Amino acid sequence: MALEQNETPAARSGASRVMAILDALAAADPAVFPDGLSVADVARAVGREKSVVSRQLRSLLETGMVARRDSGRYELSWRLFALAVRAGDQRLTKLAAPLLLRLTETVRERTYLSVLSDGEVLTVLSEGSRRSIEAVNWVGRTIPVHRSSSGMALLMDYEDEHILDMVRRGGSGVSDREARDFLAQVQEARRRGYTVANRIFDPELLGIGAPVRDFTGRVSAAVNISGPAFRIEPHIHAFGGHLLSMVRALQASLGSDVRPYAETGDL
Amino acid sequence: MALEQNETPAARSGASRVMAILDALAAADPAVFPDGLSVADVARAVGREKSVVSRQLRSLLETGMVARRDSGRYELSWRLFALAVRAGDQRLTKLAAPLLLRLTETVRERTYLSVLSDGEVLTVLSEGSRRSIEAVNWVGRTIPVHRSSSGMALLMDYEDEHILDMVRRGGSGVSDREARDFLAQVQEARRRGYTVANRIFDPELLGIGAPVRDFTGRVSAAVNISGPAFRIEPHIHAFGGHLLSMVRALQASLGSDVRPYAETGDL
DNA sequence: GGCAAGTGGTGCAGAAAATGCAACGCCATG
DNA sequence: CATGGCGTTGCATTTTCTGCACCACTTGCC
Repeated sequence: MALEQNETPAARSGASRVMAILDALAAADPAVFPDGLSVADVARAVGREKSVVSRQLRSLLETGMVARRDSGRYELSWRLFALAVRAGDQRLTKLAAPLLLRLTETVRERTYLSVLSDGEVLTVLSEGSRRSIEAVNWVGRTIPVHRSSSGMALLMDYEDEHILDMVRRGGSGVSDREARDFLAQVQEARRRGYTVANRIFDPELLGIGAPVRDFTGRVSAAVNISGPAFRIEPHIHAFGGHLLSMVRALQASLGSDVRPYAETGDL
Repeated sequence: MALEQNETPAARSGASRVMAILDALAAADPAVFPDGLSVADVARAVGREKSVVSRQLRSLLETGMVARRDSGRYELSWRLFALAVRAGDQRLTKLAAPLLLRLTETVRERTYLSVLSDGEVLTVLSEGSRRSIEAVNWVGRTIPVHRSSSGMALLMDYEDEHILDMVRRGGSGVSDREARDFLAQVQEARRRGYTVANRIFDPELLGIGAPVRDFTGRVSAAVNISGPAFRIEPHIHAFGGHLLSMVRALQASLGSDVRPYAETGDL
C-alpha cells in the first residue's frame, strides 16, 4: 500500500488540501519510491489535477514543508522533523509534571522523571507524597546508571553488549556479576514493560521504572516510583501498571503513539 | 525570545500561512506559555487578524495538526509528529543512531548528525553527554553553514565558487576574508578527509566533521564531533580517524561503497 | 456589583486566492 | 520521428479568504 486515493469527505478547507499532499508524501513507501514522489505521483494519490498539485507543491516548497531532490521529485523536508523535535522536546518536563503528580497521588510514593546525562541518570523532576520520609531532593543530581530502575529503563533499547559496556564504565567498582545481573533485569523488564530495582540502590529501597519514548520511538526519558521496599514490594505489579498507563499518557501528549514495551493490558 | 513578528516577505500563499502558525506553536517558549498558545497569542506571533487565525486553527484542528487543551489553548499534535517521523531520510537516522552512540563512547565527546536544509546546517541527531535539559539542545536547530565543521563537510563536494556563494548568502554579515578562510579550510579538508573548525563557531569550541555520502556519491549528511577546544585539540588526528571509520561504517550500511575523501588509512 | 479589557468566534461584502481546462516545451522510448 | 508521460503556465471562472464590525463570554479590579 504505497499510494491510495485519499478521498477525505471534508477535504475542502485549505489546510486539508495541504494535508492531503503531505499525507501522500508521508504515506509513500520509501522502498517503492526511494527518490521521493513526482508531481504526477502526488496528483494520482490525492486525486487532483496535476496543475493544482504542481502549484501547491511549489508553495509548500517555498515554506519549507517539502523538499525537492536532485531528481525533481518531492519528499517531506527535514524542517518538519525539526519542528516536531523542538516541540516535542520542550514539552517533556511541562507535560510530565502534572502526570507525575497524579501518579504520586495514586501510588502514594515518591516519583521521578530522569534523563540520561553523560552516562548517568539525571533526575529532572520529582513529586513526593506527604507520606514519604525522605527529604532528600534528588532533582539535579545524578546516580550511576546501574543502580536504579530509571537507569534500566533508559538503557532498555540498547544492545546487550552496549548495556554491559555502559554499566562497567559507569561505576568504578562494578563487578562482572553485578553487570550481568543488571542486564538480566533489563531483559526481564523488556518482557514486562517496566523495570524493577529491588534493593539495588539501597538495601531498603525498591524502584519501579519505565522508559518514555519520543515521537521517533527513541527512549528520551524515564519515569520511576521509588520508596521503602517493604511498603512497595506487595504492589509491584499494580504500581507497574499505573506507571505504564502514566507513561502512555505522557507519550500521547508528546506526540508519540509508540506503546511501552510488552503492553501488559492491566491498569 | 518567545514570540516574534514573523513578517515573512513571501507570506501570501496558503501553505506558508499554515507554516507560520505551526512555527509559532513550535517556537513558543514553554516557560512563558506552559499551556499552549491562545488564538490571540498566535495572531500576534504571525501578525494577522485573530479572526483569520481562529478560522485557520480550526481548520488545522480538524486535520489533527494541532490540538486543543482543556484551557482552550492550542499546541502541536499527533498529525505533525506522524508526518515528522516520515520526514527526511528515515533510513539515515535509523542507521546512524547506534553508530553515533559508539563514536561518542569512543571519543567521549558530543557527536552530531546534520543535514543541509535550506542553506543551513540542521542538526538531526545528537549523542553524548546528554542534554541536562537546561543545556542547549541542538537537535532541530540550524546554524549558518560557515560556522561549523559540519557545514564544511556538507559543502565539501561543491565547486569553490558555489561554496563562496553559499557562505556569503548564508550569513548576513560574512566578510570576504571569512568566506575565503572557510574555503581554504574546506580545501584542506578535501585532502585530509575530515574538516576541522577550530574556534570558529565559538572561541572555545572545536569541531571535527566528515561528509556522509549516499550510494550515488552525493553528500547527504555530515557527522561531527564537537567539544571544548583545549580537550579536543591534542586528539584531532585520532578523532578524525575515528570519525572517518564511523562514516565508512555508516555508508556501508546505507549501501554505499564510496570511500571517504583521501582515505587516511589509520583508525 | 459593575466597569474595563481581553478573549474566541461570526456575518458579510469586497478582494484575492485556487481551480480546471487547454496548451506548451521537454525528455525519454520505441 | 511519432508517442506518451512529464512539469509547468495562461486564463476565465469559481471558490475561498480577508478584514472589519460586532457579539457573547470571561477575567481582573476598583
